[in-house]
Amino acid sequence: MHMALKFVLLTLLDRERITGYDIVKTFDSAVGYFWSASHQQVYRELSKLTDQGLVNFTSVKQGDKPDKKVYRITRSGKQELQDWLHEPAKESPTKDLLLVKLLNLRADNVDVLLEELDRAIKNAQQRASVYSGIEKTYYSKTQIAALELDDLALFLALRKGITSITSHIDWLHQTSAEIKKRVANNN
Amino acid sequence: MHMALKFVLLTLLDRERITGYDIVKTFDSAVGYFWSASHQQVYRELSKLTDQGLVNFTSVKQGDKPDKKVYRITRSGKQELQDWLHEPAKESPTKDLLLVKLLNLRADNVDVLLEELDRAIKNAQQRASVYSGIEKTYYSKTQIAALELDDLALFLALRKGITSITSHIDWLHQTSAEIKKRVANNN
DNA sequence: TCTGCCATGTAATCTGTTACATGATTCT
DNA sequence: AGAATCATGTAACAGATTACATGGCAGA
Repeated sequence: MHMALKFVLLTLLDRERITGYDIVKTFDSAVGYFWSASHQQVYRELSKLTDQGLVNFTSVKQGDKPDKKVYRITRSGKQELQDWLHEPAKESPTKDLLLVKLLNLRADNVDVLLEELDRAIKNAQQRASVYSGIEKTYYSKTQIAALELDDLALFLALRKGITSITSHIDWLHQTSAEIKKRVANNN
Repeated sequence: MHMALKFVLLTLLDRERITGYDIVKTFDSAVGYFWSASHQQVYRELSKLTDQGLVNFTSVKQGDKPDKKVYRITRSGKQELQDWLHEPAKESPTKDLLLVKLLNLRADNVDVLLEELDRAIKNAQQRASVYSGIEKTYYSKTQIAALELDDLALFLALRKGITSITSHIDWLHQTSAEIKKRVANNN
């Protein structure tokens, strides 16, 4: 997870010129299913990257609205990004608080945990339907073969979101069912 | 992710009395597929929890080896844990650096990314075989129905590890194949 | 009028990582 | 002789989260 945001920003800036504000908005939509960060983090990181000469910006006056800082990647920014791509990624350990909660499974809090699982199922299903909505509207079967490479990457990321949320939902159903079965038998 | 380690430790201490050292070891094995932390974090957090009266410890002399601090949860620790279980968990956003790398997909670095995907496939397969090894040795089909509730939780956590790594591997194969297809067609 | 959007920022705090440190014992 | 294990800790730094802050404009 080290230096992660730095390379996320360089990656986005290598695709297009964009403001910090718009990067944060991206995290709420397209890029959101594999990365996100708060505006504080983004602004802080962008000024650090500017100091290091990896990005720079032009202030754009807009009359009514406050000035924009439109960022772009520099040549040495591109170089650092390329170097990073060539380093093998070390995999970061999983951290799942829902499983920690599950470890507290005892007769006296089965109910709370089942509620938590139900909530998780609802959230996951909602997210799943958002994803498949995007898949249908943006990428119909016939278009996929015609996608440009960088759009293909976005599509594959979406597919990742869909497959992992689907298997998550499966697991949630199975564990909920398993726990309910126990409770029923021990009455 | 806020205050997460605190509740991980309280959860573990609610199951059994244990030293900081052994908690760290647990992160390398059983609990490892849904949480981990370094010994520095664990020791820092344990002394903080001691100050707050949520846990306490007894020093155990061992003659040859250094003294142990065997921790146990206090009544107010149990209370805080229970309160936490009753709060609905907010889901933490996904962060996946591999997808960030993929976003850099362009003709000139297809090769690097395919290598990265291959590496990811190998790692994932290795982890998958570890998990299914555990499943086979610890939980044979006939035993599952007979598991105690708290052992059941560990089993369900393992199932989560297995289903998510399996779908991850599926996706890795699909995307690798898709990218290779493009490269082949554009020659 | 109040909420939300546009667009940026600072400050305080908490969490996580890396490096350094001790000191005896057991295994190779 | 050298490495690994047992068992604990400090210090410095990097990363993430939360709260606080500005100030105009658009729409309900």
